[in-house]
Order: sequence, then C-alpha cells, then structure tokens
Amino acid sequence: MVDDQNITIDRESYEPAYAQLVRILIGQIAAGVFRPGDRLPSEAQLCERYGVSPMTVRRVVNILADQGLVTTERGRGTFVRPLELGTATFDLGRLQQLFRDEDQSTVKLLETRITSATERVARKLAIEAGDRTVFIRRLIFQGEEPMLLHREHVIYDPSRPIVEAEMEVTALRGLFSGGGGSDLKRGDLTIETTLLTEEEAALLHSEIGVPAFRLEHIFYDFEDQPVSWGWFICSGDRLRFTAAIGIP
Amino acid sequence: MVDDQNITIDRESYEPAYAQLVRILIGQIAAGVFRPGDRLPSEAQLCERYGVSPMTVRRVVNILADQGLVTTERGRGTFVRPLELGTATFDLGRLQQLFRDEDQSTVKLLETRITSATERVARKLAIEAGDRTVFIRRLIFQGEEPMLLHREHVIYDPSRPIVEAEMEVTALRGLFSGGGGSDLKRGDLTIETTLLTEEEAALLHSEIGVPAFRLEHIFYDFEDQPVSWGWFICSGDRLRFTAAIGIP
DNA sequence: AAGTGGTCTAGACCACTAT
DNA sequence: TAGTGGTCTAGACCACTTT
Repeated sequence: MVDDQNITIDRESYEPAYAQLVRILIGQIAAGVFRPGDRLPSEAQLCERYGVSPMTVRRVVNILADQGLVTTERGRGTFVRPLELGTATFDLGRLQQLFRDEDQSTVKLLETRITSATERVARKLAIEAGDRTVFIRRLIFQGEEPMLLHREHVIYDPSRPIVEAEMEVTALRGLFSGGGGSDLKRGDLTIETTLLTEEEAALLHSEIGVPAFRLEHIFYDFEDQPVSWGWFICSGDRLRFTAAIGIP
Repeated sequence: MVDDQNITIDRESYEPAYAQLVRILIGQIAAGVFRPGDRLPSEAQLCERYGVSPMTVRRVVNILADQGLVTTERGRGTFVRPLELGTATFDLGRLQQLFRDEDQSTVKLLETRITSATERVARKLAIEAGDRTVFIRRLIFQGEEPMLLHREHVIYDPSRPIVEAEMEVTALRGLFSGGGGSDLKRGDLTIETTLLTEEEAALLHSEIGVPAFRLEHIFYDFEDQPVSWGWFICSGDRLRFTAAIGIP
C-alpha cells in the first residue's frame, strides 16, 4: 500500500480524472506518504506520473489548497499543511436538517402582531423608533419535542410583499434551506450563549437558567436595507456544533 | 451603472482575468441585474461578451458555485441561488486572532501532572482506565484579561515526542495557527454551552453560573489513534461567532 | 437538433525562487 | 539558468435538457 507505483487514473471510470487524482493524493497524505511540511511532487512530475495535462493537475492542486490540505508557494513548490485549529469551520447542518423534511418538524405560530418599534428594534432595523413593525414568535418542533424558539421583528411595509410572506409559517422552512427569501440579498448571523428565561424554559420544556444557544440574524434586501431582525433560542443540551479538521 | 455594456476585462491589470470576471458577476448579482432564480448568460455568451476562453469562464462559474452564489444545472444553465440560512459557516477567526501576536496574548501554565486515566478519559483516548496520561491546565490572557481556560488530557508515551511538545506553553499557539502539531493527522471539534463553575469563574474573573462556550477537541495521529482530548472554556460575554451569507 | 454545463488537452507565456 | 506555481488559449468531446 505504501508502494503506490501501480496506482493510475482509470480513463473508463465515471469519476473524472481530476477527482481521482484528488482522491489519490489525499490518500497518500493520509497514509503518511507525504507528511506535514513535505513538498509534493512538482506539477510537471504529477503530469508525467499520472498521464494528465498541466491544467488538470493545476485544478487538482487548487482543490487541495481550497480544502486547506496544502499551501502553494510560487517558485518553490506545494507543501502539506500541518493541522491548524484555526481552520475549523462550523455549519448549521444540524439545524438545517431539522427543516429538511416536513414530517420531521412542525412549525407552530405562537404570536404575530403589529407593534411600534422600540429604540432597540429601530436601531437594528435602521428605522425610526415608533415605526410599525411586525413581531412574530414561532416554536419549531422535532417530532413532539419543542426544539427552537424563534422571535423576529419585521419591518411593516404594505408595499413590500415580503411582510406577508414572512408571516407564513412555511417561510421559515424556505429560508433555511432554499426556495424562500428570494428578495433578500444578504444576512449577518451571530452565535451567542444565554440562559433560558422562565418563558423560554416553559415553551421549550426545559428548566429556567439552563445554558442555551442564541442564533441572531439580520437580513437585508437589495437596497441594503434591513428587513428583519430576530433570533433562535435552543437549549444547550439539545444542540451542538461540530467540525472536523485535517484529513478525514 | 445598470447599463454595464462597457464593462470589460483589463488585460493589463495585475488582477487575473478570471478574478475580474468573478468580481464583475458578483457585482451584477449584488446590483440586482441577476436576481435569485434568474439564469445567468450561458458560458458561451460570457466568452463572447468578455472575450475570454471557455476554460476561464468555466473557472469563474466554479468559483461562484463554490461560494454558494449560484448553482449549475447540466443542460439547463447557471442560476442565482436564493439566500439560505443553512449555508452559513462559522470559523474560529476570533480565537485564532488571539494567538496571532505574542504581544497580544500570553499563555500561563497552571498545572501539569501525570495521572491515571479515569473511565471517561480512557474512553475518549481509546486506552485502558488506569493508563498514564498527562493532565494540563492553561490560562490564556488577552492583555491583562483572562480569556480562555484550557484543560487537556494527553496520552503519556515517552516514545512519542509529542507529549513533551504538547506540554510546552508555545505549543498551543502553534496548534492554533500553524507550525505546530506536525504529527497530527486530524481533529474533531464541538462547540457546546455550559455554566461557569466556581473554579472557572475565579480563574476567568467572572461570576459563577455565567453562560459560557465550551470548545472540545480530540486530535488523532497518523495511526488514527487519539493523542489528546481537551476543551477551552470562554465566558459567553467575551466571545461570539459571526458569519455572513449572501452577497457581501 | 440545438443549446447547456463538464471534462480535458497540449501547448504558451509569465512571475517567482533557488542555485 | 533551471525549476516552480499561475494564468490563459482555442479548440475537442461528452452528457444532459429543451424544443
């Protein structure tokens, strides 16, 4: 297995040549053939060794660099990167999965009412205090268990159809994993920690004072105007974020 | 600005043609020229319009797809993706920055002693209960303020030099942002919430019961054997994770 | 049949690094 | 000067979707 001189690209395979070579090189790094700090064979050597064109090798090296496995240094070579904690990235896959299938999760609309923006809400939404906003509270269940509490302040503007769409229960699902939010340009998200309040604990079938995640979001339209500000609350013992670094 | 028929690729620029075209297309999506759900011009049209080769356009579309801005559908076209919450990714940039400059942060070794692995530690490190491990506690300061508390259990194996290296105070910095950990193949990380214990609160100059982040890590060597298991504790009011989705 | 994205080639030229 | 990564070309062929 360490002697890999017989490994070649299978031109008959449905797996493209570049993908095969990516797999081969990652395998060799994982097997310790190339150690952190080591220089990979030059691109010309890889062309020769595996019988592919320079462009294909270039693409392969780009992919490895994008994945953080190697770094390229112009004029010197391509080197295997040592493990770095700072390269870890966490995603919302766990939450996204919650919204994937309609059977798995249900969304219950707790409250929706028109209010006057407080000073804090107005500042977040870049409007004047006292302007009308819509306040929405939702509870998202996984099966029978309440998983997420969602609070949201949406700018109330009858000329913008997004307000009506946002109040729809299904809008949340679309926003999370495709389809909805087609009038939104960008969003800012932050993850914080907090303690469950009495109200939150009751709704989430948990205890007051339990540590929880708070996922805050602001969405902007194509005029870069804030459209909604809100946050999800989830008991800490029902959610964790995971990431893997290095070679899988 | 909406009429962009005069925008061209500058072949004299130091910015590569593909990067210029990426910038141009992102700008047009941001400006609303192409809306979520819209089809981009075909790759052949983009070649014609900007005077670049098919491979260059292909590369550009790949980059946009990697960034999650568009999806490609074979035989149909390339489409602008609507905003999706689930695409958000959070990184440890904030923590990594802590370890960037030696002046900004200092690491204080609180404790390091050889112990017998408890049942829990042994299970995490895939060893037998009672086997020798090294327990390390560190405190990481930002300026004068204690920011992070680090606890770690490392397998004690004199034949492996990594144990000695791990005990070094500087090892932490290297692990976070390059250089160190060259004998580690991969790592698994999880982010959880917790409450500060009395001991943690005292060390972090905070209050007992305050919500906090807990960043757990396990590192594996090239034989896929666990090498160390540990976690960072950070008071919740001193750390947040941020992410941006959509067009910046 | 026409149009679309996806892969790949066999070179070219350039900027940079090491010797 | 030789070797390295980085960009780019002008085609080719393929699989797929739509008309």
